[in-house]
Amino acid sequence: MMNPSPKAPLTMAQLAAVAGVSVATVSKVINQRADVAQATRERVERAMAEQGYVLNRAARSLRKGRSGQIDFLVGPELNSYYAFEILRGVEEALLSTEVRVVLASTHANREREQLWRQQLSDGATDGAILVLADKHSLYLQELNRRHIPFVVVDPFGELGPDDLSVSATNWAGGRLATRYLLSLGHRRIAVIMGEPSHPCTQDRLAGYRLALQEASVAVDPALIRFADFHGERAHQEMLHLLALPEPPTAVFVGNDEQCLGVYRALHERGIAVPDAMSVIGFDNMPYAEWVTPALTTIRQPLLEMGRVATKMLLRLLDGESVETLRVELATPLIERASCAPPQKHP
Amino acid sequence: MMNPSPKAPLTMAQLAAVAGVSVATVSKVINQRADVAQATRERVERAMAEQGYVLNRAARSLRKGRSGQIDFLVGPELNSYYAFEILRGVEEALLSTEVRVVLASTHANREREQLWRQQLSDGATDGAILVLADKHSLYLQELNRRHIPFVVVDPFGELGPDDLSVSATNWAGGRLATRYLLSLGHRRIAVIMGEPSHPCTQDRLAGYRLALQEASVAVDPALIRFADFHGERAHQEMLHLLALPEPPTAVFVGNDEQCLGVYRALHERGIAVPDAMSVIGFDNMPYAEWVTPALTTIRQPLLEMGRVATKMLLRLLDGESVETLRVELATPLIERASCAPPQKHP
DNA sequence: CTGAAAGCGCTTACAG
DNA sequence: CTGAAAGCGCTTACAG
Repeated sequence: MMNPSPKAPLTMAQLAAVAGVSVATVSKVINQRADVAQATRERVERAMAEQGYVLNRAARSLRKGRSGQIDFLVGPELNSYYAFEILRGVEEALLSTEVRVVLASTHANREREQLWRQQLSDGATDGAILVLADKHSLYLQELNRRHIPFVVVDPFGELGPDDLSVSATNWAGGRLATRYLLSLGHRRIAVIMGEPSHPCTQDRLAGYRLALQEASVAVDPALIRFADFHGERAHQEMLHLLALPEPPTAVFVGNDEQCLGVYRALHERGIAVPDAMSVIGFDNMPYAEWVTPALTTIRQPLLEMGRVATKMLLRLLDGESVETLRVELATPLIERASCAPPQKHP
Repeated sequence: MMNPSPKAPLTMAQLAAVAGVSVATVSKVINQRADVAQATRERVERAMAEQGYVLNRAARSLRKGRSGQIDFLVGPELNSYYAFEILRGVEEALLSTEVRVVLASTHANREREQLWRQQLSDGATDGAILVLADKHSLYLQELNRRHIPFVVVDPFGELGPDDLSVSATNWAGGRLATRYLLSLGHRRIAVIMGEPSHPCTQDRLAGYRLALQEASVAVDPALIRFADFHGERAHQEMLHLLALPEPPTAVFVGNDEQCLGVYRALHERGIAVPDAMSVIGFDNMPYAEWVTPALTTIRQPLLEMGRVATKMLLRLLDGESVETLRVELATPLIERASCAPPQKHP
């Protein structure tokens, strides 16, 4: 009688009985069909609210052939901060829907990936967000085979001609960083990039080259170094750059984590940042603001990338079309304290 | 004929036809029931492998009244690195099962939390991992009402007497950090803790007090400072400590992020780490190794916390009992370069 | 506008 | 040991 939220959820049949209608009618109300009298609709809605009725997902899913769930799959090498920021964005886009995200990271595990590919036919996945995948990724191929829509965030390599993706404007970011250093008066600007195979590396480097070219500064191959996305290798590469006959006065670095390795190398050699060396990173990790000196960097809009990718996916799931296959989100410059004009030679 | 993985997944009825048995028999094989002849079992298994048969989740879920899914719910204020490390642990524990994790973070959003509580009766959630919850959390109460099992990771406050939780040994970690500083010869050891309301703060502080007491060092209330878990406030508090008539020679800090604020304050005052001030953090974030000087810290086993919590949850879901209600995982000392014996006074 | 009926793909007593 | 049948909670033609 006064049991607004009973322990055992009501079934639709029970709810129908309470409202004095048939299950078909309840279903129509819930599915917003037009062929229900206004008065009936209201009665059903009142009953639903009073009883705290919630639709059983499994039943709907079985009947509709849709699970109302999407998978979130990250390449295993991805750092946790990255992954969760993107995931927050996914969740944000899902806030106004009834779609849920299932985490299905592959854990660098072949077997697991195999399992996941199989599971794809269990009907629990309507679509997927893939982080760091390319057209050679097995699960991406499987999604294609099964005609399950997906969007790739920050593709790790080439995609198929019809595959959707969302990434940062790596090219523009590279150009922006380099222009900024040029604007401060630097002419010998080095880069220490991340994994050479990752497209973001190629793109940022292209932006760097273009900026130099636009400023009529010759590109010196000796100033272009590749590493991975971690501190160690960046540290080595910075030491290498400092040992050059004519060392740079500024470095554009592949990501913020690498900047910590660069800072260390400079500290070891007694070179002050930003007075004797300007450093600019990429990402804008939470600690970038708090390292000393505070790191000037290019912001990578991770949360937004997740959000936009998910909105695209939702459109696909609704059978709508998506205008832009490849979306790139802006990468603004975050000016802090690690860049300054080059020192005048004494 | 030679179609080992058709686009449209087979139904069990189709598979049964291929194998020349009834659906009931196929189901029995899949559910590992004993009452199937060995030869029949093998025939069915062969057919499943050949056809790449995968069970439909919705159908099983509807029939069994279990979804095979758990929810992962994080307090909105949680930093992304934390959250995903725990989530990786969850996933690791799920690797050998068919259970999937659904992300259901509440996003600091009242409405969303309300929605989530409702959804709890849609049958899609068999259990939950809650990060940073306490007995006042609405969803925790809802889980209890519905008798849906859950485990809390890093509880934010008190829990009910029967609620399960997994956390780090904050108390032992606090003692370990303090003992380490004592062993280096420090006697004026300050603490800059995180949120005073968080249990981990209380526990670490208790460990600190005990260590001092064990070493017969008087606790000086002026050396105990509270902040939040970020750089800014820690920076302020460090400046405050430095302005004391008799400043500390070492600080034990609430987490690594705060340490960056502390480093900054010390840098601003020209105080060298570790020569003139020892700093020890908590967490062991990825950057701890690469800040300069490399940060000595107490490791918080986030991934393991997620893994252990999930294993406990899986036991509950299997109807087994769990011996230990409150699990605490070890917090080892990671020695790096930010601590040293105190300077001799000139 | 309303509702009886079939059926989504499974599992589980139950009869044989 | 095997399988026919009922039913989990919904949605959707379809008849009225």
